[in-house]
Amino acid sequence: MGRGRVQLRRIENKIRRQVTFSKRRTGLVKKAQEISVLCDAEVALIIFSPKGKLFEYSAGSSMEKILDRYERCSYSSQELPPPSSDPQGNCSTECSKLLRMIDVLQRSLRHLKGEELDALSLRELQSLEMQLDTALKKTRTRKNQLMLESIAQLQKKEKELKELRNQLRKKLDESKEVREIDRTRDLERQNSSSFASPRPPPSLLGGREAGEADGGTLIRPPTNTTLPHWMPRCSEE
Amino acid sequence: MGRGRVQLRRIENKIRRQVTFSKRRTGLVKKAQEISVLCDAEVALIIFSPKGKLFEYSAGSSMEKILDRYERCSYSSQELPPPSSDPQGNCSTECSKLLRMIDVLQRSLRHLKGEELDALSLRELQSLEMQLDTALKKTRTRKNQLMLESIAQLQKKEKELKELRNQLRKKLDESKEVREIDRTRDLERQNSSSFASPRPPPSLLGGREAGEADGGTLIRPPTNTTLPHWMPRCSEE
DNA sequence: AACTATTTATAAGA
DNA sequence: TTCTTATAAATAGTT
Repeated sequence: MGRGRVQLRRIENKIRRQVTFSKRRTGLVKKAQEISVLCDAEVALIIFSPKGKLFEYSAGSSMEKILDRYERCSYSSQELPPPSSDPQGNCSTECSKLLRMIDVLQRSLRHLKGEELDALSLRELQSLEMQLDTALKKTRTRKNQLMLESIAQLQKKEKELKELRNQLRKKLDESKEVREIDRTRDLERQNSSSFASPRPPPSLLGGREAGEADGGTLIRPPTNTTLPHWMPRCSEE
Repeated sequence: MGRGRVQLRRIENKIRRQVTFSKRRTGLVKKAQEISVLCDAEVALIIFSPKGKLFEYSAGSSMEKILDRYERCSYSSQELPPPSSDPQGNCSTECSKLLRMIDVLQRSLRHLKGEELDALSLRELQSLEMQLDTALKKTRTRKNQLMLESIAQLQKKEKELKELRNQLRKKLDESKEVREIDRTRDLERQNSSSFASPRPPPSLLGGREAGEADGGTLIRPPTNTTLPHWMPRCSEE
């Protein structure tokens, strides 16, 4: 549904990808709404853009209810400690404790996100700064580690694929040689006898001639689908 | 897209509804997969049929990871929806929701502190890195602001104190002059009359002679206790 | 953001 | 359910 047939693989052009994302997201949400209305179903849709932005849509019920129901359905969830943990305190007391705790956690969270800093003293700010600095260093270390692992893995894969390619080339060359011999024999036969012989069947692998530019469906590995997005695409070998 | 134009309302015929549900569900899942592959997005799709049967689909990541991420994204910053929202739900349900929320908040907190990073994907790590970087910058900005304010305040105080000191000096000089005059008068009196007069009592302020190096306990303000610890101690005036 | 040539999804029928 | 087909809808490329 568009001017060209869609290739089912990551769109490399950033702009086009963003535009497509936006259009298709709209389409997806519309479809979700339609199935919900037409068929009386509950639908929850969660989408994270490549940049990490969250889009959510729910129909037939609230997102929270659907997710609750999902969890109940999905794994008959293990019971939670609270019901058993505090039989002596009544439940609303329990709840308000939890709410206070949530409050505290949220405040910490906001500070760690660099929000609401006006409430902090200089000493607290310094402590926060150090904490953030440490966390940032740790995060970068871990990221680097992951990237290096990924690179190592890809290099290994590349090596394997090159070997595979070489093997295939070798086989191809052999098959070409055989055909050459066949053809020579045919010609000889044509020359010596007076009737034509049928052509030999083409190779199953397809003939690869020198300088041929093929789509590489067999030889070239489908690395595009496994390459991490942050890796620069190699122009080729 | 079909033989007839679609009416956007519940299909009453049960069979037709079921058929449409099945077809459209397939379509929806396909679209979800496509946007995920084409645009490198993470998608989670949860559908409950009218009969209550659950269908789930996720792309780009596992359902669990996407829902985790969703909760981290959507809970962590927002205000608490639960307290007022659900009076019909029983209390232990309420509590378990709060506990889940606490769980999510604590996980976010740990990540922002640079802990448990192994659970995060490369993409999440990058996002976290950016967030921490932003927070760190904000924190430093705020700290600088506070420091500058503090400096400005101290400079103002310094100025005031200098003025005060000058005033005191002036008074001292005046008092010295007076004493000089007194002494002169005394000497004159001693010279003119023949009996000794008692010495005048020493000044309460103490005499300050030119070139004298005193401890300055009165003149120098007790800044040591109010100076922020990060300020370098000034060698003097 | 709008347009339009196409592809794709799907409603109805079998 | 699955296949087919006529047609509505979505959307890729373009402006």
